[in-house]
Amino acid sequence: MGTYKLSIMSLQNILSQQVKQAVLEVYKVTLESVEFQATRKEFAGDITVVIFPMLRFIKGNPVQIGETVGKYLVENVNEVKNFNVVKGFLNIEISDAYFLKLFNAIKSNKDYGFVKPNEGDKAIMVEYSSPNTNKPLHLGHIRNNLLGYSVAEILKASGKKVYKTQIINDRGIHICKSMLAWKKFGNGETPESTGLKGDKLVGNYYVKFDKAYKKEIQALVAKGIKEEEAKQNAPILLEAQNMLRKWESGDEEVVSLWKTMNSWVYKGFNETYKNLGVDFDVLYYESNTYLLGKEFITEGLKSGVFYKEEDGSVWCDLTEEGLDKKIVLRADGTAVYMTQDIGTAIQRIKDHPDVGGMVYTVGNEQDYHFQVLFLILKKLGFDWAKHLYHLSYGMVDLPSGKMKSREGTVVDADDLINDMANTAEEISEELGKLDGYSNEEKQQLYKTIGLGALKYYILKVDPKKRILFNPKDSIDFQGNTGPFIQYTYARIQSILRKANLATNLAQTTINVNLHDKERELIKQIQLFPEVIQNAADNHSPALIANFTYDLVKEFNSFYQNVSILGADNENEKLFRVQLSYTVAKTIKSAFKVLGIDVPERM
RNA sequence: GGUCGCGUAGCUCAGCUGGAUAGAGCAUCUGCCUUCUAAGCAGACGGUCACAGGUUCGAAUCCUGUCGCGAUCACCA
Repeated sequence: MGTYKLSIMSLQNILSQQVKQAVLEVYKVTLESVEFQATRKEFAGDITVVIFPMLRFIKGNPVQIGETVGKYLVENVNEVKNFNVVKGFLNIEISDAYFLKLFNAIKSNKDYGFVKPNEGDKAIMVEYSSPNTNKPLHLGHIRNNLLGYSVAEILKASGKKVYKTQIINDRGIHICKSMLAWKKFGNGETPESTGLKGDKLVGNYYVKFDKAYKKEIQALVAKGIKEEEAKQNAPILLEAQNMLRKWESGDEEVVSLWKTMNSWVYKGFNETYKNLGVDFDVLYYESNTYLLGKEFITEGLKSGVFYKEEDGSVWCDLTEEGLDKKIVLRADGTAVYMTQDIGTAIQRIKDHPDVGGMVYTVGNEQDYHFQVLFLILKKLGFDWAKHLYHLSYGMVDLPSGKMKSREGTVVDADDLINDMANTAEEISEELGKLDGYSNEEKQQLYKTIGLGALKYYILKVDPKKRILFNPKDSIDFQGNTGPFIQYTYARIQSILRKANLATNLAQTTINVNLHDKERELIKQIQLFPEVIQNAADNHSPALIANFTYDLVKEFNSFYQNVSILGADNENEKLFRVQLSYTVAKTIKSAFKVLGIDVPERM
């Protein structure tokens, strides 16, 4: 059972050897490996040896084998206090002394769970966000940003050097649509003149374009033109396409407007990123990269990775790999999406020679694209191509279906962040525990809690699963939620303030008879380093969230059932305070890689 | 139609590199604030793990097929 085997690493090594030794001595059989798992709660014990796999090598009754091995362990291993056998499961009880030793080591390790990168190790570049610049960020982007940011932080914590990046889709027909609508209907509006965030302003014109476009289509259809044709020939669309051509040829007026409107958008985006608490180390702009890749197409043609059709278009035949043929250059010699992505990938490695792999945080609608991209880069012979990973995540859908910017059916990122903070404020006011906090401190706290709820809500689910978001059912603040975990952290801080820990944190605690809840807590905390590595390997913040929730649940049970400051003696009290401190430290570290802050009070 | 992903309690999700009686939260119901923060704790209720086969000592987990949902299969990005 359980995601993580209870692997008190050194202990598991010892037990593994001793179990093998026992089997060798008694049954004259050499085992290759021993299977461990965490002991289920309803049985006594801390770690369990599964006997069944041994039956392949030892003829006998699993219960008897368990008894024999158990006895041997109690006699030969200091750390083993007791054992019991249920069916084919040998449950082993570990001595308190061992857990205390373990605890003291964890307690004094400031960066517990985090690994420092080795000099000379290859770095990983993590791409996320990568928005179009014609509209504001919405809930879909939030999932992307939170996932990308968190995976980057998890990789860092696991010992990798990481660059966070994005490719900003700042050119193309979409931004021309906003530009054209602004020119036609904008009357010179600016973010300053309207008081609107720049990305919102530009987004409004994208919607206005779409409305005008649809009206024109209707008018054409009314004149008897087929809808297909009307869609292609609506004057405003032709005008936008013309604008794109002008942009590509460097038309001064168009380029200038493009720069202006994009700069509005960037200002707005940066505000949203700041509110979300995400950041980037390197930025790439599509306007700088969309022509890259062509020269590699030429090289690929020479080496036979690509071939040319009669009309001059260039293709990659991936049928042998079970995929289709993919175009990499149009007949007129212009670049497609794939061309650009090939070029950008290569450029990134050129710019950052220490990078040995990349993670692309992009929705699962592009699964096929990335499968093809990675395959082509491999065929082109880049050795880093085998370390490319598409962090594919499910769409965030509404009960009404897909979010569509043009139709205004999106959950706006800024609005949602504000709503969450407002909800946090309402709840906090009601509970009234913030006496002595200044208004500013309160506002900061509401933001922390609101964002905590939002981020945890998104990150706790497996990335590849799609999320159905119902704006009417607001995100919870109770149960398996961010605020629940933050609350536990704040509770511990309250205890630490009262306990005056600073003076005796360093003191080593020994000679404590562990309460069951205390032992369970140490067992859970000791999983953290392994969870970080596992989350990094699987690119899954959800694993961190689940671990943290389990830890917090365990702590709350301890807190409610065992008096910490009212312990029977000073030694016990000191241990419980130190244990609480260590739990808080672990919560904070876990939430740090999720990008969630923890409050001192709430 | 081909390919990929998903399908676990009324709802939202864990568990999926095979192991004990499938776990949480929300909702519903019962207790617990004169004692460290009740955004909490203790408990009750709730399941043919989509369905059908197979692999084996053992399958929610692996394999095959069926059904349902989603995505994708552009000289769009």
